[in-house]
Amino acid sequence: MTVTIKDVARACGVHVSTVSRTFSAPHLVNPATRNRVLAAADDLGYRPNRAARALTTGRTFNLGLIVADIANPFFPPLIKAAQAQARGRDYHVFVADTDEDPRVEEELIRTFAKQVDGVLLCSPRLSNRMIERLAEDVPSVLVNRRIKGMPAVLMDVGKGARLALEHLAGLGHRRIALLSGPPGSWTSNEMQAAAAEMPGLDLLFFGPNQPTESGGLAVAPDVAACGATGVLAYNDLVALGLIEGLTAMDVDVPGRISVIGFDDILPGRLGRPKLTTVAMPAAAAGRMAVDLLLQSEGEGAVINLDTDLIVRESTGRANT
Amino acid sequence: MTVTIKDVARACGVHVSTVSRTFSAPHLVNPATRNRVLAAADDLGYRPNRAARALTTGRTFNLGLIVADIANPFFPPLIKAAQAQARGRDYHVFVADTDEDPRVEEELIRTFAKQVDGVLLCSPRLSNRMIERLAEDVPSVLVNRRIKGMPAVLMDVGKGARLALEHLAGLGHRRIALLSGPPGSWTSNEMQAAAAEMPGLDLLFFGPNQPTESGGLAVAPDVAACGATGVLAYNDLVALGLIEGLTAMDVDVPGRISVIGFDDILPGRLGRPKLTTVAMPAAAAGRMAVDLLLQSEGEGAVINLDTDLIVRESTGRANT
DNA sequence: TTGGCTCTGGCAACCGTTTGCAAGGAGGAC
DNA sequence: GTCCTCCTTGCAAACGGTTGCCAGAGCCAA
Repeated sequence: MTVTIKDVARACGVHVSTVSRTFSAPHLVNPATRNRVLAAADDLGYRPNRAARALTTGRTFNLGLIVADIANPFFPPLIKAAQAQARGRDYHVFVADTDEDPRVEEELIRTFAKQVDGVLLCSPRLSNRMIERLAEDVPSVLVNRRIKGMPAVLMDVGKGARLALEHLAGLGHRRIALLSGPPGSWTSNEMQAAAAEMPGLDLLFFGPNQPTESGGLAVAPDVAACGATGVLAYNDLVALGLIEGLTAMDVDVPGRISVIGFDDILPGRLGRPKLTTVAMPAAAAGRMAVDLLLQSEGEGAVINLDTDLIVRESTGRANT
Repeated sequence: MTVTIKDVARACGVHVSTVSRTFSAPHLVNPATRNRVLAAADDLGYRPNRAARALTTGRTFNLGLIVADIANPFFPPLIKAAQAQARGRDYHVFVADTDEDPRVEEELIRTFAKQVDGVLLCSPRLSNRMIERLAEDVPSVLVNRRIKGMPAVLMDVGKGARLALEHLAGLGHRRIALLSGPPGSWTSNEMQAAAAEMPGLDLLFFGPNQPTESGGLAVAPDVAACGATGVLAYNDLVALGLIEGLTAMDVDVPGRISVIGFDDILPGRLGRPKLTTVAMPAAAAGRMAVDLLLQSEGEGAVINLDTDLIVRESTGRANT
């Protein structure tokens, strides 16, 4: 039924090993023979069987990509870029979703461990210790997480937070609410750390919050009540949920409260008010993470991507 | 390094075939032995090698999922649901993105053909003939595409369009613009077909359009100029882009023009004006498509999912 | 002519599992 | 006690490639 290396070999009167070499070590076969083989293979529609190849070589040419939540608009561009990059290198990528559950995350990594050549851990929620342990079983690259000794692609969340807070300060806001994300989030910690170092601000911390609109919706009453006039949210979804909640309570954004998000996802760019947010280079991160994983040299390489504040309509002058 | 079936066999003094059977045909092995094997396997951390298994059985326990654009918020919930469902049946899923390019789509299907047990073709753009031909090489299930003889999960776009147009008509709109999607889109055809049968409406067709915000942005001038007071857009992204463009031209939505989208994606639910739209059960579709693919009986089964109009803020009374 | 070198391609073992076949043992019916 | 079954397990041949090793051919220099 399916055409194998044997059929190709028979078709042009050579041994299977010659066919094999034509594909995996072309320089070892005579150009004339090689062309005959190539022609026959093309003719028969031969495609090497990846499972068989994986069995002997130990390389599957598959990658695993694990994210907390595919439905969070932050991830799709990252996934898309990673997948495209991998495809260009003849790799396929398994995408999996942990539903923000560290246990699922752990199980997923274990499942992937021996079946892929490497995994991309995007915003993992597991502990450092656990990740280090799991990474012993499979080459891993972190995205938005920093663990000593492990390769990672980071986005400069600290800078983003500083820019955001400076922007708020510049508009006259002093009392500012900081909505953190889920437990275990590196991004959330970075934001908090950066914020804590900003002088002259009166910071209020709320969290942990679900990194979704419902998370934002849920804290809206607290935020409205705390007297803050500016808010820095864990991500755009939280920011949008918050605005939703505030608006429902007749608290105008940005009239009474200014809100800044993180990620620059599509929903924030549409509708009204358009979100002021910190742009995160998700696609670039996906691309570079794949590269990092595949080149494997530069073991502990860490790439730091730039972030930028995009001012839109959800922030305005403080009117105290 | 990695622990194989052999190690487990040695560890409890049985033959490899017994270990194999413990996992793939438990009823064929004595409960006592089975337990010893299970214990040893667990102890050593044994995980069957999928590549090896695939080689002998011909089943990879992998699925392919091909979508036009991962970054279109319509797809992630579908992908997420499909992936979760597959995982529950011990399948992994390769996600791939065609970037709306039929050639990439074809190549992707060919590449997957022999490496997966089946593919999900979500809103494919290829011709019927081509899809039928490719489907000979690999079990396929269509999502949002109807081809005779092939299993499919459809969403009732016709009903959605009718509801939407009736809603507009009920608000007094008579002259209505219909923004179609990309060429090759079944959904787009269904919409048009349903619309064409609605009596008493003055329909204007615009298209094909890119199924993105830019697509909507781009037709905004034409829509504003054509005198329509109601619009049915190919999807929410187009609708949101259109609103964006109209607003920029000082055409109020829904004040002067009412807009209805399709999909009920997140961005439409946030911001202002919130989109009136036809809700599409994307997650259910992903789940059912996987089931359809895996049960494989009921060869040409077609599942028809219901759609519903969700009235929000982008539609209002016609004021002529 | 001979020895040695380089190219090329065949041979066969191996990767980790599955599975048809057969053998051995236990147990039941007679 | 014998025969027949059923249950359990071992044996070995696949599955489709890859790769180390070896041999023959062709070439060159001495």
